[in-house]
Amino acid sequence: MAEEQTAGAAAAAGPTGQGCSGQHEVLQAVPAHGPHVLGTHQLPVGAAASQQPSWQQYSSVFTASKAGMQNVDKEKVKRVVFEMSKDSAHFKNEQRKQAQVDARIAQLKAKAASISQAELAAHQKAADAKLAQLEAGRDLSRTWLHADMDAFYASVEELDRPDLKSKPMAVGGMGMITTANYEARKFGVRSAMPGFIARKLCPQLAFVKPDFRKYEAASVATRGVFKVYDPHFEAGSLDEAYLDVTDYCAAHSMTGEQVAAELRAGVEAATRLTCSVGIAPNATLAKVASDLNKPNGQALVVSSREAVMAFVHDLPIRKVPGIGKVSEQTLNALGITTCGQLLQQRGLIAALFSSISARFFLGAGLGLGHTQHGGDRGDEGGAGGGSVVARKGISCERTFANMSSSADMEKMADNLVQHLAADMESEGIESKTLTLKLKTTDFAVRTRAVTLAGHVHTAQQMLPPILKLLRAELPCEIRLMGVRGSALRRLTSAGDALDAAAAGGRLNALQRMILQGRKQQQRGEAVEQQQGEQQDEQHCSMVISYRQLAQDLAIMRGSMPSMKQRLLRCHMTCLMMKTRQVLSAAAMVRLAQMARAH
Amino acid sequence: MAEEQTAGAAAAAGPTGQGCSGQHEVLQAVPAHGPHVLGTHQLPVGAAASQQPSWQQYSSVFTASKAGMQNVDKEKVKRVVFEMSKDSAHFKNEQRKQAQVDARIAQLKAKAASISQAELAAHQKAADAKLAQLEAGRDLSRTWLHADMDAFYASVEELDRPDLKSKPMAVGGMGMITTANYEARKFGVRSAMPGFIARKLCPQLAFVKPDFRKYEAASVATRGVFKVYDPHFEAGSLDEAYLDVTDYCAAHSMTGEQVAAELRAGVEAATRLTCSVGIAPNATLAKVASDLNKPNGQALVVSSREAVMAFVHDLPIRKVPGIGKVSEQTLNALGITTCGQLLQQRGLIAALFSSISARFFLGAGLGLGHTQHGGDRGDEGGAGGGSVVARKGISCERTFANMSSSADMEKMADNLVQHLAADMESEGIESKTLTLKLKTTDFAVRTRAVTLAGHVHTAQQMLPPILKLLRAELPCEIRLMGVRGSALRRLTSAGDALDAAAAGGRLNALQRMILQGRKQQQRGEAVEQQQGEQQDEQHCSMVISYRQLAQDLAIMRGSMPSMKQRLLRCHMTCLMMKTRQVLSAAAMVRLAQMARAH
DNA sequence: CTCGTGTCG
DNA sequence: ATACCGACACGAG
DNA sequence: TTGCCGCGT
DNA sequence: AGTCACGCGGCAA
Ligand SMILES: Nc1ncnc2c1ncn2[C@H]1C[C@H](O)[C@@H](COP(=O)(O)OP(=O)(O)OP(=O)(O)O)O1
Ligand SMILES: Nc1ncnc2c1ncn2[C@H]1C[C@H](O)[C@@H](COP(=O)(O)OP(=O)(O)OP(=O)(O)O)O1
Ligand SMILES: [Mg+2]
Ligand SMILES: [Mg+2]
Ligand SMILES: [Mg+2]
Ligand SMILES: [Mg+2]
Repeated sequence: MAEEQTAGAAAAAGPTGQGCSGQHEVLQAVPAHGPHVLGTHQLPVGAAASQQPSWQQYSSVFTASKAGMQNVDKEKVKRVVFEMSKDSAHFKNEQRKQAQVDARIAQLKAKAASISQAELAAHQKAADAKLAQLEAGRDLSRTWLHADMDAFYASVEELDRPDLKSKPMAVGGMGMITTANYEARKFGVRSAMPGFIARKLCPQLAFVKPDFRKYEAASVATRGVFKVYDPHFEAGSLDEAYLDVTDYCAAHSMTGEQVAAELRAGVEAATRLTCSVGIAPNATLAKVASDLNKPNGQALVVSSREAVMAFVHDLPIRKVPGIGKVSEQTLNALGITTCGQLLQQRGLIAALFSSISARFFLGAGLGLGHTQHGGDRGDEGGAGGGSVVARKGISCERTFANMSSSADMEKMADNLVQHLAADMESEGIESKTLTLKLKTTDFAVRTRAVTLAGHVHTAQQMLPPILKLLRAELPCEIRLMGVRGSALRRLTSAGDALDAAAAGGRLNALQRMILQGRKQQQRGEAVEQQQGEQQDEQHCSMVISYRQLAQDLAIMRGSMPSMKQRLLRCHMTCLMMKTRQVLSAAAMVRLAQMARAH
Repeated sequence: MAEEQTAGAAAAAGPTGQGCSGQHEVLQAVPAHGPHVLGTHQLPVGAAASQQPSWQQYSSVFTASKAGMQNVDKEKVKRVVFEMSKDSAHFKNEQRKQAQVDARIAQLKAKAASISQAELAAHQKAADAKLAQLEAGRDLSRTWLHADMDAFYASVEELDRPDLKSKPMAVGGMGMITTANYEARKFGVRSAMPGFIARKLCPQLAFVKPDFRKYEAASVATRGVFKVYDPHFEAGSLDEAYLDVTDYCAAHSMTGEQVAAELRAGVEAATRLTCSVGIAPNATLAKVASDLNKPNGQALVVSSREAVMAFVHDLPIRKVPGIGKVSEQTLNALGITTCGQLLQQRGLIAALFSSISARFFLGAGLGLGHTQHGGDRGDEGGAGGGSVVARKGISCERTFANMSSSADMEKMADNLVQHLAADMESEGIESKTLTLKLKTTDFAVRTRAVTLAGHVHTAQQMLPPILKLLRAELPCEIRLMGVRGSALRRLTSAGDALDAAAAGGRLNALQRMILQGRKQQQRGEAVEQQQGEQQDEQHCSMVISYRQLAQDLAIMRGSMPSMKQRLLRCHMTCLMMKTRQVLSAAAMVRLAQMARAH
């Protein structure tokens, strides 16, 4: 279908024939990543560094290039965000965090500057050895797809509000928006941006309140399609999934691109929603590729070593899943902006970072990623397809109007604990360590934990220790409280038949979903009633989206990060979470309806 | 003579009537301090920070404004220094050190950013209390002078080479110059600058090899004059002294300015050299003031609280003795460039620095300084006038051609130890801990110390432990080696009568000088002979200038400095050193000659 | 105490 | 090509 | 363990 | 006026 490109990646027009698909080619997408931060010159040392802050030096989360935002005036976005932010407590907190990052980076640079030539050469040698080892493990035999819905929540809303399709629209409220359609993105409006700032960027922006049941239903519908191409597909979140289509390709004598096109058509037929797909020899590259020709496009990374290396060479490191704002800054400070430079600077990387971190970065430089489904841990086949891994923790937290009264706070703790207890019962788990989380009005986060003598799961058991933790922090003024259970194990006390089954560990994924849905009906008020008017600002779909996904990669910390097991589990733990997508019974019914509708 | 200025400081033309005196007025001198580093904008965080280094971002030691360099094109100096430096091992080491400083500064800024309003207010309150306490101790009753010879070594050399007076000239060699005359300073040539860079800045620069005996003689001659105005004057180095002229003023019904003018005339008459003088209510301000109207000028800081505060308000912190390159950068990073801002930001300072450091900075902000001679420790009147404080350490070190042969290194250690032993015998001291110092060819400095069972002072005793330390470091390639004794005590074994007296602690300062001079004749070859051609690059006057001065102020370190006893001993320990100026018998004779000559 | 570092001239 | 020497203090380990 | 942080959606 | 909720991993203390 699409001819191969020199960079080893090719774009294909959407099967629906929409003009907006396939307009981006891989190498074009690359320079779209923040070249504006380059080419500036460094402040002469010794100069005053703390004049009045201005928007030029403000580092916004919102300026990294994302799909649909290549043509945005990033300077303007930065300026507007800065103007709206600069006097807020939130901004002050951002500055505090940035100062810490700066300190760590300076530390790292000091370490880098003190490396002798001989040491660097030695580390380079070690890096070369590691590279050879990684290279030996490269597997180009499989074909992966990563499918990701376009502006997912927003597109679902447009199904009910076709009038909004051509207008800038965001899903969320004035406090926070979850996503925005591509019209809105032209203005710089995007996920995780506060609504009031989005409105400043785009005064005509339409706001739609989120309705997670719809998204759940649509998500289930998509999976019905995914399942056709890979019965063991792994969902990364409500709106995305990884598929190993090697077998499907073989069985149907199709290329990955052809399968991708067919899959996209199938998804659109099933949901009237478009998605974008990346085709690559491993899951990580497929994920990167799926973003390149959004919306409603697809991109191929040709399955040869040369093509992969070419693809990765100029790829901005920020595109690599697991390299976020801080890691990007850190590597930039070392002169590294592309994955190719990760290889070039392999000596420096080996010298500065822990062995496992270096392994991850070098892997990114080589364009490696997971090529097999499932993890190294026990999995359990389920009705939705996929594997289940034991969860490590469960939590519930809420943001609310500033609160300082201890009575209010204890009541809030009670509500949260009750919510948590219900979730734990639904999950059939009990916890040995409880953590209280507080966010003070200046956005500083505190956590206080206690490990109990035994495992607990009822509100009655959990509230007293949580209150004890809370009282130790008083007095204080907070804007968020959370409770969390960890050190989990299966709940042994029985409830009904399903509960008993859960206790025995005999649940399959479908049974779990049903159980979840049932529990979900029974509660959902205690916590929310105290939130009052702010409810619309919190965009988790009650139970489901609280646990959308696990991360595939951990990262960075303290003096210097060590991303232990990061490469190892890359896009492996990420996929475990799909069976944690807790679907209500109602959602399943709606899924059936949608499937029938097409 | 000079009318008072609004800033509380006044300048007086030199008594010799030279046109170049008094041309600088206090408030003019202030902005001369590196405004070029201000007004630049900070690098956006997240931007690449390690492109190819360029001269713009190079931080030179040589760009801070010093006397006679107000009109220098600092950008050009920076560029030239950078071009001459950038490929050198020395430069690499400077970068390493700067990276460490950057790291510490970033750390500090992170700490600053995490201070809450309440905390800041609390610290401000504490700072106010400390300020009140400091203010209560302010003493404006005394009149201090600080006299500092103009381009001292260079001016002395011009006595013998009058043809050089109008030409740019430096004292030193291609490796390092000790000072330069004011003609040379117009080109940016200055103390501690490598000669080859100075020549680049000023190709016609004349180089004169240093002759420390001349400077010693001239120094002694100046002291003969100083003694008249304050028999207890305290010398800060060969070329400067502090005088409390309160009594002289009273006895002769003269103002400080009148005394200063008379002193300057006296010094010129005695030496045919000019000096500059600061007049102020304390020693520190006098020192700052003496620099303001160099050369051959004087400056007054009026003895009133208002005048002092006005003087200090816009004074660049770098002018404060004890605040060097690193402290300046550190404070600049907090937005502090002037002493006035030290007061403005008192809350921040109290929050970030140790109590004693904050005390020092606040003291600087108030324009405080020592108002009394002598220290809190035992002093012993001496013939030269002044007090003696027990020394803490004694050392000998040499730079030489890169060396990696262990045989050469052991021979060098032997020579150094012999030199040290001779010095220790001269001083009548023995040491319990020995330190070996190595500077590798990449300019990294290592010290290795050992504390012995008992005190030692002979070369035979000291060499084995030093060799042991040395061998533990092999193999390595070095450019400098040094040996040092500390944990000192009086030598109890007897030599001749003087030695016996020394052992008994009955030496006065004059006796010490004689003893030193005698010892000095006996050695001085072992170490030097191994230096060969590089001898002219080392600019300590053999024995004497090895110990020119003690520091008055300690400062800054690690996470954040605590200048313990800094304010307390400010310009107190600094003055102890005058009796450590070891004068040879020959030098004393020459002094008498010079004194007679005028 | 040991070591590295800042400061002064 | 070529980047000093000596003394002292501080603070982390 | 505890506490804090980075990361993804 | 006004800046989410969740799970997971790394690391230092
Ligand atoms: N920070 C967030 N908080 C809450 N929900 C989020 C957040 N980011 C994303 N979501 C939700 C809304 C999104 O529609 C959905 C899928 O995310 P994602 O695939 O990253 O973007 P998107 O599907 O909206 O746009 P696109 O994939 O076209 O760039 O997850
Ligand atoms: N870094 C150094 N290394 C060795 N000797 C030095 C160094 N700095 C200064 N000296 C010597 C040479 C100087 O003539 C003498 C006095 O120093 P100083 O008073 O600071 O400068 P200066 O007397 O040469 O010029 P001026 O005082 O006019 O600015 O000490
Ligand atoms: Mg999406
Ligand atoms: Mg997605
Ligand atoms: Mg001088
Ligand atoms: Mg001087």
